[in-house]
Amino acid sequence: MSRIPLPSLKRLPRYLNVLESFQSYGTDTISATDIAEELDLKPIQIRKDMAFTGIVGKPKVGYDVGALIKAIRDFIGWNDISPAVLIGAGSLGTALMRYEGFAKRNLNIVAAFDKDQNRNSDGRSSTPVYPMERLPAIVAEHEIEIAILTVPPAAAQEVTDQLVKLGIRAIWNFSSAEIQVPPHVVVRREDLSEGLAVLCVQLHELDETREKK
Amino acid sequence: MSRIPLPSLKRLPRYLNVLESFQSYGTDTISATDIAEELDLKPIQIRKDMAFTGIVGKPKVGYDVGALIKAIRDFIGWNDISPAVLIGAGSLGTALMRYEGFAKRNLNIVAAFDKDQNRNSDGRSSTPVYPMERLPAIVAEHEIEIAILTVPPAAAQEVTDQLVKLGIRAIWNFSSAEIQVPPHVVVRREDLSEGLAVLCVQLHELDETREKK
DNA sequence: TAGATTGTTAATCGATTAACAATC
DNA sequence: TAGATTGTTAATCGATTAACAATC
Repeated sequence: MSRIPLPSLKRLPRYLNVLESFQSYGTDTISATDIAEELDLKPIQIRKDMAFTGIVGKPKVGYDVGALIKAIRDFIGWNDISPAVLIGAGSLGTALMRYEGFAKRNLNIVAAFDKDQNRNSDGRSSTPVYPMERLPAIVAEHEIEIAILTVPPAAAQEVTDQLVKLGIRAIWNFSSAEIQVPPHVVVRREDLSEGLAVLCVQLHELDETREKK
Repeated sequence: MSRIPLPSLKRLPRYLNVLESFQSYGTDTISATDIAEELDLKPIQIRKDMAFTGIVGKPKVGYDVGALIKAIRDFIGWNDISPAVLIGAGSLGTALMRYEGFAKRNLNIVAAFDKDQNRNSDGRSSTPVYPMERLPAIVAEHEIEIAILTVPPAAAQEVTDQLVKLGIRAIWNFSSAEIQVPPHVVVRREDLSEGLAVLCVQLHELDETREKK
């Protein structure tokens, strides 16, 4: 099968939300039209996206909700537990440690690390916070491939280099810094200012269309 | 001028990061090639994007760094202060209150609100946290148009309806819930599971290309 | 059976990239 | 002046949407 387009991939978690909600109400089958209505999308787009996950529906009936959930989770890799480390136990890092949504998607933050000793575990959080020195041992012990980066921008590249050396292969970069990695490592930027820019411009465009009336 | 494509708009904040970094080193002019190198993009794409902001460069010389920063910030609306409220003072909400990046982009979180009285201001944070009852007064007093939504998914729609009634015109939705708003209100979803899905699949694709060797 | 919904093939739309003339 | 870089116009690429046959 051909590789899924990035926009399609980004929609899959939204489908999952809708499906899980339908499932909790006891609905067994769902049509592309049903999902489209919930998400303000076109049914044809949902059908196209579903095809990438390998699921097949039944004409007239629709898709089996349980099977569809399984297919999407399998496709993304959310049926297997992924252990991860988090670097930078500031306020954003701490918020992510406590985020319940990760457990639902089988992302398990095994431990967090911080240069600042004051941020080390006080037992209030369920995720332990260790000094940076313990990072290599934990990564090796749990065979961790994923790192969440919530350090200040100035420290991002240095920490990235460490992570790469330890064999980390996927970095979720929440810092605004642009980090460089070798080709066998993937990076996903999660930049808040991107979303803010879109919101600001859309708000502005709203004013303009109103003024034109 | 025609409306900017969404992908171009999302790149503007990244350009800003690069430009501010160059400016701090005292660089006066910058070429599209310079920016492209920093961000792993093609120069032609930067030139196209810049055109949308209205800036003009000088052949052979490049763009004036200061003028370009101003043009981008003007275009996004980041030269004017935008007052905002934040609803839901949980760990994510608190992290956003403390996020320094917002001040740089002139987003000013005037106050946060929470149903839970225990989360009300203890003076440790610079952003006050009030009970929901005070929301209408604060929104009116500061003529607030932007709301940041960090409540649990189950409460998202109810809070959204309140916000819309109070005249809020832009909602930055950090909850995983799909919220419905009238056409004169813009919503920007900021869904972490989207980024996680992309990261997981990219990591998986990495394995596959390696195995093919 | 008749009608609704899927999945496929083709058409459209929009963003990226290429080519190149203009110019400092 | 010569060379580098911009901005514009055209070509390519990829995603969305439309049309429709297949089918439960």
